[in-house]
Amino acid sequence: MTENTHADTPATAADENRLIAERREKLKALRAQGIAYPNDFKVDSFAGDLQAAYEDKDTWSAEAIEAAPRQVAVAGRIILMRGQGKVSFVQMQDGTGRIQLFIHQGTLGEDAYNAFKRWDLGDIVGATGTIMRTKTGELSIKVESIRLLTKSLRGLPDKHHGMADVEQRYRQRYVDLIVTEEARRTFVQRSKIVSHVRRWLEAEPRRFMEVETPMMHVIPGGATARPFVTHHNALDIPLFLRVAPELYLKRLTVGGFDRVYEINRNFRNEGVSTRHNPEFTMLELYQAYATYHEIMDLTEGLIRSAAAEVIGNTVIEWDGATIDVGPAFRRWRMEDAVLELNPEIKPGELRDREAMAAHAKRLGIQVKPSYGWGKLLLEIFEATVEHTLVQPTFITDHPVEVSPLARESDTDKGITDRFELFINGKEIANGFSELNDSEDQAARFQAQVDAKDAGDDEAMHYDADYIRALEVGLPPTGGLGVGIDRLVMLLTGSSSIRDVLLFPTMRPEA
RNA sequence: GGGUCGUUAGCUCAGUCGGUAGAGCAGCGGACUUUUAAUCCGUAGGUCGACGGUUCGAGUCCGUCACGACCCA
Repeated sequence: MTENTHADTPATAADENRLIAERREKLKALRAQGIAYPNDFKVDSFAGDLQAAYEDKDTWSAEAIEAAPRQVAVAGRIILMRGQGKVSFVQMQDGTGRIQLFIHQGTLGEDAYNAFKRWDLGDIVGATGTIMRTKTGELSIKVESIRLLTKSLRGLPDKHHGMADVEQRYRQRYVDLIVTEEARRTFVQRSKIVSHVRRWLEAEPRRFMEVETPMMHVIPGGATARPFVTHHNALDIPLFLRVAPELYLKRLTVGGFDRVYEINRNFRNEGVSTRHNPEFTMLELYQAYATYHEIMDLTEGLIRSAAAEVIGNTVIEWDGATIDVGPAFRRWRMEDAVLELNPEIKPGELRDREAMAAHAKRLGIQVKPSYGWGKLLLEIFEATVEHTLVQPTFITDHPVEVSPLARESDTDKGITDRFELFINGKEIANGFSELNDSEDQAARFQAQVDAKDAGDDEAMHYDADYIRALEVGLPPTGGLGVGIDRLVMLLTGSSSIRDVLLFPTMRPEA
């Protein structure tokens, strides 16, 4: 057998080990034969398609398959090998699924079979042969030729325990996707959900148009959140990664694109948790001549159709709760919800700043002098109501104080035409009738600037160009924001946002 | 930011009362012509996250730090 010559094996990584060194020796031998990284293998079939085509074992018995011979060329990664002397079984995985390769020395020839025997788990191979069914009924490819297309230098994780360390699963997602079927399925689902959302929004009668607006803002706006800052060298100005696309999308509605949406990343300079990632994906849409009631209808329809068409069921298990997005979502005014779950608060106290401050203190909420009754109402809502909202619930009619971009109610001053959707205690969506009164918006911006001056570093900036756009005229418009990551969490039953982000933000490796 | 838990072979994990580091898988050598986590025989593989302390002696006890998970703010 081959002699080990470790002395001239280059170490390329700190975690280089003996197993890698052994594989490097095999790669060296392949290089010497001039067949290390071939690039001319042509694939004509895929594992998942073949499994589906021959799924019916009665129609496609071993004899029936033999009577209708089919020649295929497949390629993928070796994830399991069972050698048995002069015959071997290989589980090969491609982008669509897995299929067994039946490798017989007599069919392949002795030299080719011996070469194959030196390959490792994780190697990527290309094989040609005919479809067959083995004695035990497993669909297989009787291999006539097989080539090593890419040598894998690193072993795969334990074949039955997989990758248990979640940190490694996030850091080395490329390995996680090879060995964790559930992870692969979640990201396939995510792709289908996003694709469905686009098709559904663009279909009749909705006819939304997808647009792309700046990710780098001169003035960060559209949400109360701390931004990331960067610097543009040529212009010598600071630029802010966007916290929301809202103000640009509404500029487009001013411009006459009166049904627009954008699905893209937002960036907020905040902590990392099972519900938060510094960059996250948001759907925002704006529909002229719609009110927040119609936007609630649209939100419901969007989520219901995504569940039905992508998951195939409107009933979803999520973190121990059984959630049904099939029936109409409850719509509950924020003040009513707070009153119902806080019997100590009397209706007359809701808009009394001092009474609400006393209730907030009783609940252990830190009350800042700048808080008005609106902010206190929101704080009490978050402390006492939010976590109880398991089935889909629209909380509506938020205070003006905490809704700087939403239209004030015509009938109830101090309250906006706004809603937030909660499912299983998590905020999934936020929408409102847009504030299109430029003078009101100017006053709201000024209030935010005053709050910022008073030390609130999440408060908004004054965006004079946005006011100019409103002065040109924003039609009456309804808007919506949906956290796509959280929607995917719901629809895939994932309990951490990191399970639906391919590469979640992590501290750099030590 | 606070609390709890974790970090041991390439992977998954044991490690008792502080006394010379263990298993399965993967690897390597061998047997095996229909396996399904194949099986069987043999074999090699360790900076016990890092640093410091206690001790005759530390994977184990104490402290600090790093990274991660979960919960709370």
